[in-house]
Amino acid sequence: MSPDASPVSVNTPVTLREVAAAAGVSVATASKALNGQGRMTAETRERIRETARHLGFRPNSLAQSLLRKRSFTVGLLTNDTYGRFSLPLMAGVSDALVDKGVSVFLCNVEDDTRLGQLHVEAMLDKRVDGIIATGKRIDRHLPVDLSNLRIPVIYAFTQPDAGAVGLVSDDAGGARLAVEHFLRLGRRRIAHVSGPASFAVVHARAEAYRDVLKENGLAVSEPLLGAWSEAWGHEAVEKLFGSAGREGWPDAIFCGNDQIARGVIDALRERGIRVPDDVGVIGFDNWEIVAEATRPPLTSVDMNLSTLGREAGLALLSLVDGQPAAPGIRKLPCRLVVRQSCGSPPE
Amino acid sequence: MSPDASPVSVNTPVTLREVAAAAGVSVATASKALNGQGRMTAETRERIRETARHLGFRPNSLAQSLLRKRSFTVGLLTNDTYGRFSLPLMAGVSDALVDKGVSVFLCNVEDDTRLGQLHVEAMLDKRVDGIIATGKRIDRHLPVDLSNLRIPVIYAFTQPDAGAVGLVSDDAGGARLAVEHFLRLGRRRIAHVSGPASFAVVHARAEAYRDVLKENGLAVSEPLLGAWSEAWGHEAVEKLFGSAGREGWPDAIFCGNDQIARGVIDALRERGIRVPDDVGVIGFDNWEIVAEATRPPLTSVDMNLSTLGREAGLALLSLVDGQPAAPGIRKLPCRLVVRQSCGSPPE
DNA sequence: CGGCCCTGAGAAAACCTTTTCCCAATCCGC
DNA sequence: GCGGATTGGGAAAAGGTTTTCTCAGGGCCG
Repeated sequence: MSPDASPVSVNTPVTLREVAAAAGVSVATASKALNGQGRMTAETRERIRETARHLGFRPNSLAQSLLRKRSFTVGLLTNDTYGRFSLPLMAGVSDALVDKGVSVFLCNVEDDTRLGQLHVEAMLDKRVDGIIATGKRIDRHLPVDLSNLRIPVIYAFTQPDAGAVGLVSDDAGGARLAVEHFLRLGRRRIAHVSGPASFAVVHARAEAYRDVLKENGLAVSEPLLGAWSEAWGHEAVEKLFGSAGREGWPDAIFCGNDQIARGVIDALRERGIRVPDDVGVIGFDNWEIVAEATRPPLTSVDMNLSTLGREAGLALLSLVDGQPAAPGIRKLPCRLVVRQSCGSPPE
Repeated sequence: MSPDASPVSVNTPVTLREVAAAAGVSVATASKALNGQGRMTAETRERIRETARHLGFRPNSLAQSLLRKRSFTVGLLTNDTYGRFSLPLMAGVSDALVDKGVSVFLCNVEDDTRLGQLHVEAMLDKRVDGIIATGKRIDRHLPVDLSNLRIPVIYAFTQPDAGAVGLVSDDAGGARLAVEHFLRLGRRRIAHVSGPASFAVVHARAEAYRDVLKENGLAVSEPLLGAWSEAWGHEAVEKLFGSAGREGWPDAIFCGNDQIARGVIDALRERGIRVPDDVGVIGFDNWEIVAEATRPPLTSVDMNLSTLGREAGLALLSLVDGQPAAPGIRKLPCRLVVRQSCGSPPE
């Protein structure tokens, strides 16, 4: 009577037992038919498969996981509430894992040890195959101890525990990209405005900045360290362009993040200094929503977080599969996204 | 020999069988002891519990789920890649569920039907107890059909399917908060600059804006619709303050989001118009990173997404528990976060 | 024609926990 | 001291799948 004999969504999931019954075989045979295991006539196999398809059979992952001791599930732990860094990373992780049938539990632990403990225990109880730890800065630990977990852990964009596998962006390399881009464009008086000295990346980037300038025989002006904010960008422009005579002004500013760069660009405009004609500006993070709203749109260093996430996902998977991985920190290259805040190279 | 007899992290999880053996009882008794079921001497119960604690026993969720037909797992489906709306919502969901032992699979399906299908099937295979669908705008469906799923679905901040349960922010109410705030401060010539006409929220907010003004016998100027960008904010200021004589200028601007507001504030400053002295500005979304960076910091309508998420989580849970829920869309109130872009009320 | 091997398929254990019955022993009142 | 109720605890099934072992039958070689 039913108008269609196609797979209908019944009220309760169809089990292997039902498939087997419908196909007139045992569950063992049915299982083997669907998994390509065991020996049987091609005809039997196909008949079972057809039955399964028709019934809309989907194996119960819970039962499979229980038996195989693999849940095809991983946990992503973060303390990056706004997801500025975690979400691109998560996208990469998810992308790497989705077609292997692995799903991701996302847990934000804020900076709360108790919450972290709670989430980690929930994950362990759910028998996740592994955990990826990530955060909002690479020189701080998550507020939770993952060091004796009996499941693999990968640290991505957060400080790894000793002896663990960590993936981070190559901040020095990213800074290098920025400064060398300025050089190629003929800029020579390059300033660096960055975040608080308490961040390791601030020093990594500043050092690369110095290195590149020295390698090219150029004067190094001391990086200006402040906050990760627009306001600090304004202040820094004040410092850079306030006192010195025009000839002492920089013709390029490499900023520690996009918000600083935004502040810098706005402050320059307010002073009547043209970007990119008088001064080129490069940001860091390539936070599109900011970089595309600056006037002009901001050239910025992208940390390739999504790639980082994908690599982390793949690394975790190979760890889960029992392949040993060399502990230590692996740095992944950044890339420069060129927009309009640096001008064109001289003809 | 071992220096400590405290629970050590062994290589393989300890099972109930092991606890039972160690305590000299059957698994049945052990199970009942730990769950507070069955009858036994208080002493036996405590001994088993102590054994379990000492061994670091944690029940295998997979086995429990298989039996109880509840996985204590839900899926959060979104197409909001940057998580601007999804993440606060996720935080609320997670917060509502974590201490009930429920974990959340986060899946970003972009706008890709194939990807959506893939993720939904993965979730169903993993036997999630329910799904929360969310997105980046409330008048569009996710690119995936969740209407015949045999598990409960809650739509939060996305367009629900017919007959489903949906939770959204009360945009009209939020707009009302903003305009009434202006009125309380003595502002009378209130303009509205919003996003594209293709968004339902644009109309909802605009209508509330008109209503409040009419209710107060004030002139309604037609809302200016454009884009959700800073650039449009600039343009709108041009339109509002470009031609008319000074006496025709608004003394307040209610903006459709914080980025527009940011553009408006910047454009006003560039024209030498003071905020909040000459013109008050209110944004929408309360995107802190933007609202706090404007000069002055932006008063903005917060959609309480985290509350929305918590409500969605609780609603899903009660659905999972079999409590029927009234289908239809429930609107949750917004709140106004007052910063410095509107000034103080007249004494 | 007999023994051996191969083929196709099923029975059953295993994964880990919960829960329903069931049983033996103890206790109570009479 | 005896019948019945209660108490403390165990055996076993269930949940859905995978995998190993086993087995019956048929073909082939000698």
